[in-house]
Amino acid sequence: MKILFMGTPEFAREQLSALWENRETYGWEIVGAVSQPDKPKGRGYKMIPTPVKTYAQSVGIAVYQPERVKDEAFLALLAELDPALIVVAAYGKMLPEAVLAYPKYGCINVHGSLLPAYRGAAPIQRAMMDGMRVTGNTIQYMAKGMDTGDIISCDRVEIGENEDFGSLYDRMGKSGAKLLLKTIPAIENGTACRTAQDDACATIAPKIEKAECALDFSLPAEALHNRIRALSPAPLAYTTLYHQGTPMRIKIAASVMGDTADTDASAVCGTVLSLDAKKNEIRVQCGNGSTLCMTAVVPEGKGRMHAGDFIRGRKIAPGDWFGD
RNA sequence: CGCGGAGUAGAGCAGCCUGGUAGCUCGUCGGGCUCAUAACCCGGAGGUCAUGAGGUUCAAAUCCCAUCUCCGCAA
Repeated sequence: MKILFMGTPEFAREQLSALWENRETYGWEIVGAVSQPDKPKGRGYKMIPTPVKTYAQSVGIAVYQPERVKDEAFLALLAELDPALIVVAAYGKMLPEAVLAYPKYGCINVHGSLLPAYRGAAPIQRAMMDGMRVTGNTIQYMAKGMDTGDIISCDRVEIGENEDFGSLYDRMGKSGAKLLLKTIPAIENGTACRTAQDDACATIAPKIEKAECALDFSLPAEALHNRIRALSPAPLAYTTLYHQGTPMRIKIAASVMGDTADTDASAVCGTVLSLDAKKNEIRVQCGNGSTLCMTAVVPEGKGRMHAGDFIRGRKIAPGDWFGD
């Protein structure tokens, strides 16, 4: 069976490599990998290839990076490659109906949430930010709307209490790939299920905005903790640290819930209550009488470091405070 | 050439402006105290100060030049 893959980031690369490595077992022919065009990004506006492109090239899969998938040129490419199935994972563009209708077995999509929850661009981060304990991948037949297609299969992935997005993202990608390997044969031999989504239960997971990365210490520690780990290792939650009155922009890479018994009711939210370089903790007053221990930070111009190192090097002390 | 920060001991930092003994908080090693300890006391090892047989100087971590690497912002 001819399969065309479409995807862009690391999550998608995980799916593609699973397809590639098992192509002989299942008799698949990967006819191409479609990925977003390279764009000047990062420091100095260097062109950064997408993970899917890098992988595809390394194993010799043809790479296509159309600016638009809605024009004739892309349909012509489809006709040329003639895939029986299109597998999409975090491609980053909506596909027109003409494309969805082309393959014999349809277009399927690996989505990083248990649909109909968290439809959209950032399902994994949003689930973590909401403090969910369980999420999963869903494979759906793509439909016109955003992640509204009929469900074929899904898996279940538990979210650790102190796990961060990077770790969960990695596990989700691998789990999704396993699911994909089970699902495609079922589609091919006609035993796949097809269940419509209940739109009434749908929720949206929009992409992460910059403004959401700012920490508001009047929130309860749990909300802050969920936000910090959902944004780690990128783009990272940030705040301002006032050290001896001098402001310094700082990102928070990791945290754990603090001891609630030992809070200072009179302390303003954001105040550093105590530090322990050995335990690697900067304990901060948060809303509702809760406290949060920051365990890893990224000071401006520096890389990620343990809170203990930061305390030792910068001589952070109780009375310093976080806020804006 | 988008803007900016940074490279000093295993980690995190200071010193640089106003050149002249390599410093701080830890870690590590050895010893001591203690029922005991991540606590405390004493002692030690560990650094071509990113690179350049560069420039200036009697003398460069420090001033000047070039290169490399890392990072933040902006996209």
